[in-house]
Amino acid sequence: MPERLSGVLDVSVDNVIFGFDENILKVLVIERKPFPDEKKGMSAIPGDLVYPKESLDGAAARVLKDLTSLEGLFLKQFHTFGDPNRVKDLKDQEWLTNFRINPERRVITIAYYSLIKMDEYQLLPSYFAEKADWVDVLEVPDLAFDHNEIVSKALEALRHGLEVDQIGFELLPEKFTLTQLQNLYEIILDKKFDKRNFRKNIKKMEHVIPLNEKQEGVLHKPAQLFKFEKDV
Amino acid sequence: MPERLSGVLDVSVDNVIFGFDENILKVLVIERKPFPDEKKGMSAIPGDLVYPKESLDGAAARVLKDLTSLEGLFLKQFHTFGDPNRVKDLKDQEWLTNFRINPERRVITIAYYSLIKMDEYQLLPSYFAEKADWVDVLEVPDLAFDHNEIVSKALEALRHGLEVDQIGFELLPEKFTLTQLQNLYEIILDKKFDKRNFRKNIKKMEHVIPLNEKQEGVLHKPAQLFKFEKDV
DNA sequence: ACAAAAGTGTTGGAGATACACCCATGA
DNA sequence: TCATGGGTGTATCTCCAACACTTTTGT
Repeated sequence: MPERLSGVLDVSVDNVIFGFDENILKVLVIERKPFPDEKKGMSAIPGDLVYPKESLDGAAARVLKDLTSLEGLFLKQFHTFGDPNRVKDLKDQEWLTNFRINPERRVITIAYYSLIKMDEYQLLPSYFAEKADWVDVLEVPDLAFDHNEIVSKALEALRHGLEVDQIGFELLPEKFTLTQLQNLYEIILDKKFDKRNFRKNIKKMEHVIPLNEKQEGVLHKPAQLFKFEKDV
Repeated sequence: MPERLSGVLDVSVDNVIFGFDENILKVLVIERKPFPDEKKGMSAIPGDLVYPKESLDGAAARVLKDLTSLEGLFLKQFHTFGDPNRVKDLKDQEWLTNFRINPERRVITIAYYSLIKMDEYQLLPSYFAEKADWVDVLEVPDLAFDHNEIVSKALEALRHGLEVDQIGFELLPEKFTLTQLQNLYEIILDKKFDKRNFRKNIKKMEHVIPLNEKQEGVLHKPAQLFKFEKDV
């Protein structure tokens, strides 16, 4: 029988953070602090090792808060990645050598995705990220470890959540127009909707509430604003 | 900053194994080997620590094979459980003390569910299970750790898979009748279907293929048999 | 001939889809 | 007054739900 794994691996959480801005679905990518001989830190998804007394959801929320200073955001575990060869790239190995106590140790990571309203926060530098950038989800660069795979599975999970759990409002500002909402659906699901039919469906949703306010400063007929009310 | 978790936890997989028999959805529950002062081993879901070089899917498949000697079964990761207080029951702590090298160590577990055709296999005693039993999913006894929660989440995942991915055939014999199939859907989804409408829907599925065979030995009109063909 | 489950079509209603024009605003 | 996106209703079609009787076999 092969030796059992006992205390020879690390557990992390990684967090694919989605934002929606000007009709582009974006993902938050951090640039890791470079190790001494490295010119430029590699890009990655934010994540960290789990603390000894911390729940997994708690660790994911902490990573999110360190980076955005926001709490209470939508956060969902969607898959755990634990391939024994997750770290095959040489640069990743070097980085681990510089920043982890046990760099050779196998790491499994529990992946979450979260949704943030991009107008509501400022990115912060955090102790694990040199800087953070939003990138178009269709143009994600090469990322560390298996993070590209994680992003693509997160996107699938997001699509699913949008269709079945109507989580799209988490990505919009407090007050939004129906056109913004429709754009969000079209971009995430990569599908066109008929404007009139789309609006008919939205008007069936009881938790989408029209406000007595209109857009301002636009050079066309201003749109009615709506808000999303949880727990009707 | 709290100390980071590095090598102070274990990772396991747990596997909720579903079978379908005579119109009952069953779950495989093992009785753990009792520790020295214990009369009767506690019941649990099969699982094991992950080996150092083994993928997570591989570990789940291994647990399944040890118990059933079957390979290639349907197997799906559905959630990772990592509450720091997963092991709160005294008996669970004692059991760990007797069977784990580092019993006090926090364990996170990646949960899978799998589907087996109950007529195709024999349960085997395995090194981690004194014996294994099928229990009605509606009458699952108290299980070790957080295994009751794991079973109930597995059932949700199964329902979802049945509705969206048509995985139900994995639970039926190679040759089955439409009534068996309908029973399976009704029991898992806890919902009644109209016989004619149900059959209309099934006949739209290209991978459900009628055979030139009928039931035998039944004391009523024998039903047409069908098979399920993957990858049409 | 009887008991038991198998097998089979039609209709009405709800919900989805397709489609085109007028409106309010700022420049 | 023009350019820009906002906003609205109806006809058709497709899909789903409801519903009951005849058939085949073994005893």
